[in-house]
Amino acid sequence: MSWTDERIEKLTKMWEGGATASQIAEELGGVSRNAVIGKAHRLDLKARPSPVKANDKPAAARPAAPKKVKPVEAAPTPPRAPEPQAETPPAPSFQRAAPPVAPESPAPRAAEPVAAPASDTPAPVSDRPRVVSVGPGGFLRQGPGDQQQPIPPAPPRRLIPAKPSAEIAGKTSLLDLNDRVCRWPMGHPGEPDFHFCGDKVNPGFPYCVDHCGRAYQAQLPRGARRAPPPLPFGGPRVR
DNA sequence: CCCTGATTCGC
DNA sequence: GCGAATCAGG
Repeated sequence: MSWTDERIEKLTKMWEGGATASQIAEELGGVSRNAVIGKAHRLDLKARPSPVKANDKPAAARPAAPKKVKPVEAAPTPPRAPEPQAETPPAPSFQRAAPPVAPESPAPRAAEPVAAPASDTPAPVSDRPRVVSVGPGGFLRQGPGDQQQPIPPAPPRRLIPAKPSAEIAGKTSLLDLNDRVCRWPMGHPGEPDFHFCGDKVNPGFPYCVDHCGRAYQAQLPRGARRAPPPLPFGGPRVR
């Protein structure tokens, strides 16, 4: 594979968007991660947080330099002040696990404090940061002198139990299990009506008397044992 | 071990 | 210019 214009463009976009070299290589196809990194450097695309270079100790001896000695870099890095990186917008993410779906939640209207509950007294307009414009993703750009309001702590929320599905209403659910009720499963996990027997246990056993009869079998004397008949493939479901 | 980016160097 | 091999940190 060669570096066509399109491929270079894709590489550049993804690299600047924060995708890893592996992801870019996979996306482009036909190239290795190393090829992507090499190309990115040749394009002068670097300057991204490197796990290796992030920590540059000034005088840390580098004993392992069997290859060529690289020219001494710039003078000792001055203490890194919070560089104004405000101009870099939240670049599009190319992360794999980023499903861009937000199924049911209504899109928050811009220019309105999203997390402000109705009960809270809204901050006076004069106290709010002056909104200059709405940026991508709905975040609010502020004026140069404006400072981000401290985010008010989330109000305490009352947790209410999730409503059990109708199928298991009145049945013994996993959370209802204790050592006094029979934990014989009824149905199969994942089924909507999966639950547990829930009868009073046979004391000393995890199951009720009935299900103890299913769970335990008396050891028969040697002569009386019979080989169990072969089951059809898959066997019948035992309930 | 896995991952990451950086660097080197033969091609 | 290219990219495998290697290095080095997380």
